[in-house]
Amino acid sequence: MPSSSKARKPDISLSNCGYSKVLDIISNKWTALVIYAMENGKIRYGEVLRRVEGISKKMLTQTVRKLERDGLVQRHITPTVPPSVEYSLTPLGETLLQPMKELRQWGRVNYDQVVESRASYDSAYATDSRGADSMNEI
Amino acid sequence: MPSSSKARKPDISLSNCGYSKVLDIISNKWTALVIYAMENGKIRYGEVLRRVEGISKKMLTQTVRKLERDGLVQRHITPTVPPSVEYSLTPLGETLLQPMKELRQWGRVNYDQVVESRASYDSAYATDSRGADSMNEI
DNA sequence: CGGAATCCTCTCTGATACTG
DNA sequence: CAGTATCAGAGAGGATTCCG
Repeated sequence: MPSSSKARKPDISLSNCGYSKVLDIISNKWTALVIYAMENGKIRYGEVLRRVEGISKKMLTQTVRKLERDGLVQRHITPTVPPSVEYSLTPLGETLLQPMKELRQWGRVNYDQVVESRASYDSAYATDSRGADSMNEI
Repeated sequence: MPSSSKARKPDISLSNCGYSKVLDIISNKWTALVIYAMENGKIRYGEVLRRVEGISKKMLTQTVRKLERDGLVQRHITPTVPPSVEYSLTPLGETLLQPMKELRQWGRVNYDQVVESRASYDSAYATDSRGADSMNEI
């Protein structure tokens, strides 16, 4: 066996990392919010549009299509007039809900610390190129 | 409380969602991989560069700076010649490691199903010969 | 060794308007 | 109601070069 003290080859890569694969699925701006809108069962397109603040029809459609393609969401079409389309999580989609909730929980608990850290970092590395001591804004 | 049968106001928004906040931190392409490089303790800049396959110096610096600003990573400078810089997770960063691992685990277990789903979706909706999709694996 | 600065491309996202 | 189509802007990411 090589007992060389160095010689380490790359062992962390995008293609072998499960986390990166998940990011490929849920790192979009709206994906998580849309999934949350479905966590209590079937919900109509327009209802999601109303419940998820700020999302546009274009982005909702795009998000929901991708989730459907990935097998996380199902589409139920009722060909009435006007048409009614409902969405719900697939069993696979439900399994994703759990780890997502844990990450969400982390955010709820710790995000304030992150915000604080950013503030102190920014004041330490004072982007302020001239005011050497205090903040002489305006 | 209003017992009206409808009238639901948006209750899912980017600003109140802990998950979206976390995405703000770790949804970048390299962030997770860089964090994984540090999960066993202090590691030098160049060592991260070698271990994380495909990352450039620019992206590593950018990623690590953001993590430092967010309070998830610490920088240890040893002013030798040439300089030596080591990085490690902060206690806050370590707490993030856990939920990330669960998501990574989900990816390891379920990503194949997602890939399958994509394939069947694409063949079902086969828009002429437009397979100009994303090829991830090699 | 560990960056910073520059340039450039490509994807994501948003606004707007039209349709079955 | 549930989309589609089109255009435009912002920013993430990459390649290259230079520096203490």
